[in-house]
Amino acid sequence: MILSLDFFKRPTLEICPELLGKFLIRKIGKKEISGFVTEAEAYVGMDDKACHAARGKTKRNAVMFEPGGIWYVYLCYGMYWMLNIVTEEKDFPAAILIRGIKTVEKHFNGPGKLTTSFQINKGLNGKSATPQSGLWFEDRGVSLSSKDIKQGKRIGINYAGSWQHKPWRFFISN
DNA sequence: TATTTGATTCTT
DNA sequence: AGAATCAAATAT
Repeated sequence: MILSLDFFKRPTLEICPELLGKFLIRKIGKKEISGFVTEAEAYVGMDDKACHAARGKTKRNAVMFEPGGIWYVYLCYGMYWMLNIVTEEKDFPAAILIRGIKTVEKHFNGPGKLTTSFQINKGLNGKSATPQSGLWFEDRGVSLSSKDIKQGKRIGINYAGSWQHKPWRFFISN
């Protein structure tokens, strides 16, 4: 079952743990790659100093202000694409960074590595998370017990002051 | 117009 | 500990 766009128009911290165990499907031409989400981080609102939208709307983060269900893709450190799914309603800037994916062959840990293997780039920025765009989420009935879901501090945002300590990174244990 | 800086990862 | 490498944000 393909996740509807409405799935993402809800509180980000509610969606983030639910995304674990959901499948990410990437279609490239005739090929299809899929794997389930093992790790994700929430970036919520203008008050969150770690969130790109914290300093107002800019060219880069404009899609975060759009309604939930679209991709926010951008280049970091000049070499790695970050894949985020925008959440919540229009004019509320929030998104979830996908940090880890487990496919049948391989476990990609690290946002840069998974975007490289899924061939994700700027072309998807602002596109909806539907099969038409070639990248979307599916619920394939994998249910995780709450003991498998762990929380921790977000990574790589030491500039964000006290916000770096928020336990908004969700991941699957083992 | 110039400089700084990352939601990273791999090499030394 | 440092490099790779660049667009956008910030400083000048």
